[in-house]
Amino acid sequence: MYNSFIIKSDTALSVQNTIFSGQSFLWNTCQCNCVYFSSIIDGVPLFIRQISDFEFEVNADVKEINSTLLSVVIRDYFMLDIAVENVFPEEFSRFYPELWQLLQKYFTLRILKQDPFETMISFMCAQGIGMHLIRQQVAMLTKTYGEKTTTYFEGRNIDLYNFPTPLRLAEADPFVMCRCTNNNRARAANIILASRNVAEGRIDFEHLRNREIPLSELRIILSQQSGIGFKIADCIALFSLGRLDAFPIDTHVKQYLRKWFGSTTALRSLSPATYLALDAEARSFLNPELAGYAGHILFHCWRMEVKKMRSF
DNA sequence: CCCCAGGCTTTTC
DNA sequence: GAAAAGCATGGG
Repeated sequence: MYNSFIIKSDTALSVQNTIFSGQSFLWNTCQCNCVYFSSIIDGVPLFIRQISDFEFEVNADVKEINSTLLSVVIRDYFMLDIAVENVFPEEFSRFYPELWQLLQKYFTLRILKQDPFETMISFMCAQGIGMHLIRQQVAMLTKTYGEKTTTYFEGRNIDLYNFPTPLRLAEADPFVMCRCTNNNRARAANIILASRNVAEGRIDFEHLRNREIPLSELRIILSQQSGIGFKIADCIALFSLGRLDAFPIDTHVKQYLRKWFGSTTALRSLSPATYLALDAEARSFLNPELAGYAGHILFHCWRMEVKKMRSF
């Protein structure tokens, strides 16, 4: 029932978890051929594993989707047309030779192009808490409100949950949802309100995909939503709207801007003004059009090499 | 006990 | 305006 397809890339690949969904699981870098990556893309359950530095094996129900279309979907999902080794400016290696060496093993990292609504809700759960709590929240949201798909693959039953629709979350009881949001009532209320705004068209992600919209304007539009600031707005732009120029600044980014690039601005508290100042600084030594992609490589490298976080 | 974790909102100076 | 407090929980 499941057929497998090989998706090839002209550059080496690895995936870092850019999402916290209950459907999507982490691949660390340099862990080929051992971890499955299961997801639901366009409503179709997929099982993916890396079989070499350059190839993914994708398993999907062929009755649901044909292989040619699947190949296109996967290419888009992993953004295989982006050559990761070119995201840093030419002179970067000369200015930061030690850092450049440290970064080498992270150039296989891929950013996934994810669903905007799922990305918005997931990052709304990611405020000032650890990764495991973030993943727990999103997993509970999908399990409580998502549609269950049970599928048999390689000898066992696997339950996957579609990420809940905007309408489903819009109609949720805040007291019930509260259990999914780390008991944070304000967060649950914000998620319900944001879901309602998406369901009723006041937030239109298809419109926001328009590349003509300047990043600064996109950031303003999204951050008008209660519970979304500049950082989450940039995350939505980078991870789901194809805006590789968006450069989300969180506590880790602030730390490496201080340590690796000597930013004194990074000593100040992360107010909106500080955020914009750091954003401008980062663009001065990164390629502005791909600042977010470069930033994500730096982010991952910082957490692994300096903070010594061994998992997510 | 402390501080920190993929922040944002509200309050206070 | 720019800091601090409050939100919530878990781990070091």
